[in-house]
Amino acid sequence: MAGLSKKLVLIDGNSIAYRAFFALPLLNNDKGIHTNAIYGFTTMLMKLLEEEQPTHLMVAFDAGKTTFRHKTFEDYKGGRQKTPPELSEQFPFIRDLLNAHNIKYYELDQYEADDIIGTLSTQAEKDGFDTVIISGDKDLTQLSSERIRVDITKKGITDLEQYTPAHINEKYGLTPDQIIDMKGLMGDASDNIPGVPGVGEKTAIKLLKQFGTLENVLDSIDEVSGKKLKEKLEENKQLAEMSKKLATITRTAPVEVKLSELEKQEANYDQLTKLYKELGFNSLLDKLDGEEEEIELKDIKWEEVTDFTDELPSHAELYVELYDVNYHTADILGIAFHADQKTYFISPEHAAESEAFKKWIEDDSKTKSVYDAKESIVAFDRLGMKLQGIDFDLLIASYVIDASEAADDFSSIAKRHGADAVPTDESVYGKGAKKKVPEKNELMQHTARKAAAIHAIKETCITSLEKNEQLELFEKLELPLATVLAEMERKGVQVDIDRLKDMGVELKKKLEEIQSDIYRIAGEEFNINSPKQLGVILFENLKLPVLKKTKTGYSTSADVLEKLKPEHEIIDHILHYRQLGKLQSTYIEGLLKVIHDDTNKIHTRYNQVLTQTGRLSSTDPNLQNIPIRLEEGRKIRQAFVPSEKDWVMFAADYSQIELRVLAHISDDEGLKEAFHQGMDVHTKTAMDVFGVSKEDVTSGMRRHAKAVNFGIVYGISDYGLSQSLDITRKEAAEFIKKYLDSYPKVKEYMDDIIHEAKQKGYVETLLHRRRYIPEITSRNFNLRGFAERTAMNTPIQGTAADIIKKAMIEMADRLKAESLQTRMLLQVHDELIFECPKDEIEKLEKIVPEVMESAVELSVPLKVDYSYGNTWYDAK
DNA sequence: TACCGTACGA
DNA sequence: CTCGCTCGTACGGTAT
Repeated sequence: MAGLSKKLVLIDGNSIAYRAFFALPLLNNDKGIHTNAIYGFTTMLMKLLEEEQPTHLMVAFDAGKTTFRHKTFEDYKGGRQKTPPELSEQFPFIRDLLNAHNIKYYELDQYEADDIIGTLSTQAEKDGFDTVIISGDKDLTQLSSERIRVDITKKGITDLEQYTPAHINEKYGLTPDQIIDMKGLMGDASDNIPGVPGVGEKTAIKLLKQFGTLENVLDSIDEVSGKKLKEKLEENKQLAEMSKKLATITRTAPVEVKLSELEKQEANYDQLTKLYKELGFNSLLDKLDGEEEEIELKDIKWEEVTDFTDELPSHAELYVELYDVNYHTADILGIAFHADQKTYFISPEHAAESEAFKKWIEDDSKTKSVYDAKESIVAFDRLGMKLQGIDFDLLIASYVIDASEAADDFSSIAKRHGADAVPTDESVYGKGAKKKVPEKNELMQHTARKAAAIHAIKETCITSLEKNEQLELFEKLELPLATVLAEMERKGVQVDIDRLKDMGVELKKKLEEIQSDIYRIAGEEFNINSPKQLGVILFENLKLPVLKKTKTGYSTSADVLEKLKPEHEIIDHILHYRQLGKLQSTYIEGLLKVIHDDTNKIHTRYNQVLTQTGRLSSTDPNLQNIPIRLEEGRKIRQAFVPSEKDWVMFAADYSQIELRVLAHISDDEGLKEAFHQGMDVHTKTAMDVFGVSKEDVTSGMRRHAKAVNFGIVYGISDYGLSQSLDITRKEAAEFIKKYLDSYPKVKEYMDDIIHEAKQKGYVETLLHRRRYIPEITSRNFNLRGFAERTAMNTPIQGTAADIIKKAMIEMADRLKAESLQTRMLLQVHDELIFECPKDEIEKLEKIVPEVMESAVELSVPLKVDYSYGNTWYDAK
């Protein structure tokens, strides 16, 4: 646009990354990637965007090792330290960062970033731009002119010194052009440019003030004062000329980028958010949220209805707005639905009073598209309506399409699929102590927007699902499962409060005893729950050997303490204290907190859209990690009881489902044989790996075999196995090799799946659940290793998850079809827990294994074990 | 309020 | 020679 000033910023990418790397401490994120250069680069970028407000922007990188300068001087940049691996691993992320910002970057074979910058800034000057160059390398100051400013990092990365021709004159008494002559005379140690020996900055400047250019100096050596200096100049004429040539930045590099292509674009906030999360840049994430809120949102049209005289639509997008994430207890604020290009709002009170509305909600021929079917079903159930006819769920669709995109709120999901007009809940309600319901118009507006957004996005999602062959997974598995889960959650599981409280009292007594024992042995009182204080007692006062350290100090984890047991009598007491403390705080006090007073029931929430493998997770409380391994903890299960008199708890679990899935996927004869013959798979593995007969398998051999089996499922590494069996890495590696030799097709599977992940970028489960694994091509050892294990594990764990989900849907149908009173209550990854009247036990013993075992057909049989009893504890 | 270390489950 | 086996949730302590 003519008349408006254009401002170009050019960044010397390598130089800034180096500066950031050395200026900041070596930060780590949770995946073990170093992030200090990325972080520094980002903060520099943010500051720059804010302060300079560029209209055009580009980052230049150095290409490869050799440049045209090496033809002039082989040793150019010789003697330089190799780039530390901790830095080079960060470069790909810096490029990701620039991509997310929609900032162009460029590198050119045989040229350095300097030359790209020199060429572009010269062009820009002709085209009427103002240009700012950012670098850590003072060489660049030679480019300075009336319209080109060169900013050089001073200390740190955001403290810049601005080099204009005036500043250069003030500082050196030279013009920008003379900077090259200066380098020619004095050289540059960091680039290994020789210069004239014995000539430093002072002498160079003096000479240039007198003669103007290097050439003039060399032509007029006679006039130079000082005998020694004359000699040096005379002897090193050629060296000086070559040095000048090396230091000269070319302004005519064959750069193919046009300035018009460098126009500053809006950042891709979704990508940025994802990247910042991955890197653990939480402070920057907060800033991002701030920026996003500034986007103006168009008001949408909606009207409030209080009663229904007109007929309700045959299809609508429906949304229920709640005040809290826990939909079992949250206030229901309002309901919106979108139909025939209009959006309506209805208050929960009016909804509950309207017979017509209730009829419509419950009519399964009137289809509804929702966001979070499970939440909606529960909310309507609380209003006394049975929501039916759900044909689409935005949250679940989004999860099925890509589970890695964090499903935190409606706004971000809508935006990801192209509907950017929904503000975040946080911006409408506020957060923390300031959270409150907004005035009614704003509330109605917000609720209506969501219903309208579902409508806007639905088709795109369906198209994606179809394209990925996931429509069946979505419609036939996840969507019906939401209803099943809603029923399970809503029913809840009964808890024997008195039993729990009694256990609490007993635990408290024991804890006090152990505590005083520990204080007595330690000779002082301290907080046993504080790893820091405990560390001081164990490793400083008692001088126990330090076997492992954490980021913050000594490790006092169970596996460390286990090894310290023989060293001191206090260890046993601490382990016991930890064990009981965990029971008390998490399982006694924690569970008591979430029991609903009126019913004595617990209503967990299953998160259906969280795990990357397709499993469910459970919160508030987590009922998928109730103790079982140790008897003392297992007793907690005695508090989980049937909710009706004379009923029992009935539990059924898949036996070795993951190994069976592995046997199926890999099609390994040896492994399949174990299951076809109904053998104990770990014993069979021990026989195959150690080459012994069944009778000769010792318990030690079986234990090792079992650990290898688990390891294989998890995506094994010799280190991991060595840890779990407490053997050396070498021994572990030998086990793994023996295992893979015994089951060659398992090895083939492991190799193939990694290859496939590299090819396609994702892996799949039996029912087409996908997990994208971009890190599989990473040059970073850590990331790639992690990705490879993910590729191996996800199809196994995910297929097992698919299977039990399918079984749950069929189980719910079957119970209904047979008009049984039995209720499915809980799912714990490979087991289902029911409560049932005693006279239905016999039927369940037949139906449950039948349904679960036939959920899918694999090349090995599925096997289900079951039992029942008066409490969950007794159903073992 | 957010993170860390620890510990529970499959 | 890196540095480490899958997926989760919840607690108390501690730093901010």
